Amino acid sequence: MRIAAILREARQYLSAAEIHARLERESAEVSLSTVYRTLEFLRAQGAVSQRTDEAGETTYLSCDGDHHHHAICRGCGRVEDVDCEAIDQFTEDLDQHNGFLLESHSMEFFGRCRACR
Amino acid sequence: MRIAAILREARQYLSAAEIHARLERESAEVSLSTVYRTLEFLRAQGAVSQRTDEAGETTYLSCDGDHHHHAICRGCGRVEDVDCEAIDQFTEDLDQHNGFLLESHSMEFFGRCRACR
DNA sequence: TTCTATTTGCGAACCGTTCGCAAAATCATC
DNA sequence: GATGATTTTGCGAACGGTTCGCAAATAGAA
Ligand SMILES: [Zn+2]
Ligand SMILES: [Zn+2]
Ligand SMILES: [Zn+2]
Ligand SMILES: [Zn+2]
Repeated sequence: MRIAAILREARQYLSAAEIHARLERESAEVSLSTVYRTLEFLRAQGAVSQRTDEAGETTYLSCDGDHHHHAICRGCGRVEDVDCEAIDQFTEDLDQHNGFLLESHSMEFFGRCRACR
Repeated sequence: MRIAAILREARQYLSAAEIHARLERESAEVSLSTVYRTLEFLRAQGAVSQRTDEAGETTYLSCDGDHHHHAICRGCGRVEDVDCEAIDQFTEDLDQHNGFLLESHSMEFFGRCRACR
C-alpha cells in the first residue's frame, strides 16, 4: 500500500514505470507486474483515476471521488483541482440545440502553476 | 487523399486500423504504414485532430482548425461540435484562486445523440 | 506441521505504432 | 521513350507499454 501513499503524496499523474522507480528508490522493491495489478485494484476501488497522455502512456492520480477537474502544470506536472460549475448550462444547450443527451464530460486545463509561471 | 475524404465523411473518430479497413472495402488498398504516414501528414497540416481512447488507441477526426469541443455519442460514435464559451471565466478564476496561468484546455462531452437516445 | 488459498516475479505474448530498407512508382532531363 | 534522381510505398522487424500464464513464494487455516 506504499503505492497508494506514493500517489497521494505526488499530487501529479505518474506512470506505472515512474511508480516502480520510486518504489525502488525507497527500496520497497516490487515487480512491475505487481505495480500494474495494484493500480488496477486501486482504480476498481475508486481510489485512483487514470488518464492517457499524448504518448499513449497511462498515468495514475490519487483521487477522492467527488466530481471536479484538473489543472495540470506544464512545468512541474503538479495537478490542482478545479471545481466544476458551468456544466449545467452546457447540458441544456446541448439538449436544445443538438438533441444531445449529455451523460458525462471531461475537462482538462493546461498551463503554469504559481511556482512555474 | 481518400483518407482525408473518409475522415471528412465519417464525422467520427476513426483508428488507423478502421481507416485501413475502409480503404480495403472500397478497394483502394494501401498498406497500414501508408495510412499512418498519411495521418501524420494530415495532422501536421492541421487537417486532422487526434485523441487517444480509453484503450490507448489513437483515433483521428477531420478538423477545420477553429477552436471548439466535441460531443461524442456513446451509441454510434458520431461527433458533434460544441462551441467553446464559458472558458474566459475559468481563466480568471484559476488565476485569482490558484495563481494558475491557463494556457490551453480540453473538454469532451459524452452522451447520446438525437438518433441514439 | 501440512494443506490450501493468495500474492508475487518472471518471461512470453500482445497490440498499436514506428523504423529501416529495398522495391516500386513518379518526376526531370536528355 | 530512355536514363537517372527523387519520392512514395510495402514489408517485416523492432519498439514500448500493458497483459497473461504459470510456477515459485508467501500467507492463512486447520
Ligand atoms: Zn508547476
Ligand atoms: Zn465537470
Ligand atoms: Zn448516436
Ligand atoms: Zn474551449
